[in-house]
Amino acid sequence: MTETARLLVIDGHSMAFRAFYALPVENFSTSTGQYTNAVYGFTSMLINLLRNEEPTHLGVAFDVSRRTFRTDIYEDYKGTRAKTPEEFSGQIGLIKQVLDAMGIAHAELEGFEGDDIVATWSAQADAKGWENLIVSGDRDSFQLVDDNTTVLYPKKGVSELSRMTPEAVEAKYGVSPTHYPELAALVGDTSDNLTGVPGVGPKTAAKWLAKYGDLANLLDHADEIKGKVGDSLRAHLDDVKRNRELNRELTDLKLPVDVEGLARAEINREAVHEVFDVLQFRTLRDRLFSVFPEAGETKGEEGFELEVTRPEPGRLGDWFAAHRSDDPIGVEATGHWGAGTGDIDTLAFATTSDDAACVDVPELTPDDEKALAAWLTDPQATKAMHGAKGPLLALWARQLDLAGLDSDTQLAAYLLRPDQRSYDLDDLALRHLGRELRVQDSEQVNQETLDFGSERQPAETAMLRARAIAELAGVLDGELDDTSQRGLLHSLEMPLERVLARMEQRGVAIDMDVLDQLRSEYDARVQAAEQAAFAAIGTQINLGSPKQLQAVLFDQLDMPKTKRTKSGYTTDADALEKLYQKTRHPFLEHLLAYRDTIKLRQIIDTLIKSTSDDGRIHTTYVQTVAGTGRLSSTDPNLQNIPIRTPEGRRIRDAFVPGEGFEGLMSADYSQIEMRVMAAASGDKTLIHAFASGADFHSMTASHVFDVPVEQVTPAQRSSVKQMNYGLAYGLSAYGLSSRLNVSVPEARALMDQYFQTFGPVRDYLDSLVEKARKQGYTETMLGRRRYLPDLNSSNRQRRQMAERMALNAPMQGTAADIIKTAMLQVEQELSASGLRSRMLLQIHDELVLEVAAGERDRVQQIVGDKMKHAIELTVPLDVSFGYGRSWNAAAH
DNA sequence: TGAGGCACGTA
DNA sequence: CGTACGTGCCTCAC
Repeated sequence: MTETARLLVIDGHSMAFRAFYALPVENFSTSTGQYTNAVYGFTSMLINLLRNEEPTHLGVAFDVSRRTFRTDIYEDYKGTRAKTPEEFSGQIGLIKQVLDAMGIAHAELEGFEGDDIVATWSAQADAKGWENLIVSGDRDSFQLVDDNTTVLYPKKGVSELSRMTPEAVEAKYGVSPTHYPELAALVGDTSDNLTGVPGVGPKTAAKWLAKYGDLANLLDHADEIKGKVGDSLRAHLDDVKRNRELNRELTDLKLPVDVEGLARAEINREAVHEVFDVLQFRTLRDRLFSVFPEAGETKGEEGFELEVTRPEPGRLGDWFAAHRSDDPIGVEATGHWGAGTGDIDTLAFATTSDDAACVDVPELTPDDEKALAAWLTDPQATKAMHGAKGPLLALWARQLDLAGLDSDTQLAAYLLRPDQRSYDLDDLALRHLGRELRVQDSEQVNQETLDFGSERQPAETAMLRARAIAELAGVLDGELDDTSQRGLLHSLEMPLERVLARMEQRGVAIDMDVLDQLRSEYDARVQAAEQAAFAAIGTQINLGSPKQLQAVLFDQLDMPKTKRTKSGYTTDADALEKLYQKTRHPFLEHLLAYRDTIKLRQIIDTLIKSTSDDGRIHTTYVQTVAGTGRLSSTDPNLQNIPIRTPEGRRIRDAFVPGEGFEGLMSADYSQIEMRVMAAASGDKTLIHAFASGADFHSMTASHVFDVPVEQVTPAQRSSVKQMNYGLAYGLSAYGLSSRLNVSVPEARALMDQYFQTFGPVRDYLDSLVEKARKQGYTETMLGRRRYLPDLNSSNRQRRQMAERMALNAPMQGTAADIIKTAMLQVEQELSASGLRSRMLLQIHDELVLEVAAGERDRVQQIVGDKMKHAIELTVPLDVSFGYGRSWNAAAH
């Protein structure tokens, strides 16, 4: 090595603490309740240091416990330190995880403090003549400063650091770094509970040291010092000596890793993703990878060696013929898709034995197009894709179809880890194949055969991806086998993918006149409500700004404070309603009206914008986002169209049957999750309540309150209804009380009474959490898993969150399994029966179908049959139907 | 420009 | 201090 080594050492605890106090803890927490401000600040600082200082060697030192050799000497050492804040605990562990992922060494040693480790490493570096940077928020580290050693000391927060060189120390304290600890011994340190010489500050101490040269000489001549401070010094000689003993940092510890071992290692990209996923750091991830671009792509891992063919015009069929095998061929499409359609630019194919080919679909000769169509629809020619729904829509738009799809690696990866943020192919290749998505050796790519002109880069990438897909398909299938989820992929999710593509392609017809009418109506109402609100407070503010609202409500109008949010006080509808009850201020009334109408207008605007030229809205269903197994709908989301209020429901008037169809049919499961719960718990009373077919909430209320069904009061029914719904969410007594507007003890009493009646339900719910804790995952009836590592978290908030998820996931997930199964059968049966009616939408427990004239009864028969018997439970599944000229009219 | 916070719609 | 989602707007930092 010709360049000088450059060591960077960080005092982990002191910097983590600085970060903790520099960033408001309430602004940094994950959705599971783990605080991350210290981790965030620390990591952010680390990234800056790596970028700015470019160390060749890097280590972080931590404390182990409060007890050290210093407390043995002086038991009150650091005795005045307050207890570590609860929000801080756990963050050190997370910081270590970040360090591990980044390949940064860290060390700790029982009986010693982090600064001793720092000092030891620093001394080792000094001995080798290395350049040395120390990052510490502890001024004791100044004693280590010399010409080769600089301390970076936090100036403000953790982002601005002062460079403490010998000159800087001298300028600031009037002593050289070697004498700094002597000065500190004289002055004392309240944070370490070290009493100094009363009346002596840094100025006096520096003056003395300048005069006597060093501390030893000063103490020898203590009797020469005149005045009160002299008396004071003489009275505290022992304290000073003790201080000096304690603030001397040890430089000769036996450490598990010496400075040579601190050489920078590679960043483990996959591990960084994992840790940052848990921490929900997005910006930091990007910042990190922008500092280490190579960490995002190459280094270390193996890539792929491709044998690339660019089939001659007219010879595409030959390539397919030459590559028939039992293993599926990986297929990667480029192009664009969405809103139920799309187009394909290129298709890349690859085998697990590294043969790859790529074609520009729009440029194909008629012969090749034929060969492609034949291969794509050949069920014997098996394929694997990664997220096939979009490409499938694009193929359909070209009158091409697809058969023999053997695996979808995106769906497979989702089933294996449904809580992942994304299923990027590069990450999967790394995680499951241990390979980077790159060409292993550039000379393997034959330039002559790879003549794609400007298209070369994307084509190469596409083939690499196809290659990875081909191999991943087998690996993921194996993992699904191991977890008994193979059937879920092949018999549920993959067939469903095709059904969803059909539903997206069909779209749902929109009556634009209805939307236009509603828009102008709501526009006027929004204006009116806005003006009325302004008049009530005498100023014009932005009603959509919570910040401005808070200023008006709590400062200007001095209303009672509402529940806290991260940055102030909530102005949500509930809180405003309560404020209105208290103050009767007209502003609130108008504000609420404004909120209601602007929300509706906004939804209407979105729907208008999303309507395609064919007069229909083609949503996109996402099959891989919900941790529980549910679908989601985007662009636009058709799973949250208003229904609760009469005003909102009017939007559903705009969803109509299209040309050639007579009406919309809505079919929805009633209380499906509670039926799942009843069946799974085996609670006889509950099962009977469902089997009887009577009003479920009244029935359960009659059992809970031990009165005949006819005598159940509306209040009793309503509170038990809340209870029924809350059960599957892990409702607490506190939550129930606030929903029922009763005291917590009353709510608790109701819960007790409920569980007394439905004991097996409680046992079942408890068993769900218990089983999940033991196994590490929950399971639906079809074996769909959800992993919940937080069930064993030491953080109470996180753990309880995970417990509620464990409670809910099996029920919500089983309900999702059931309706997905039903959708497959409905689609299959409608088409087998030769009916024109078709399924358009899924809203978690509801299906919406477009029904052709004369088919209503048969459709209802089929849909009812398939939905009710998608899965056999000990409780009947009940489906209710509605039919009409609009989605609203089809309400039931 | 983009991410996070807030508010709010659905099951 | 009940689960699961997606969207639009505002705000603030870059």
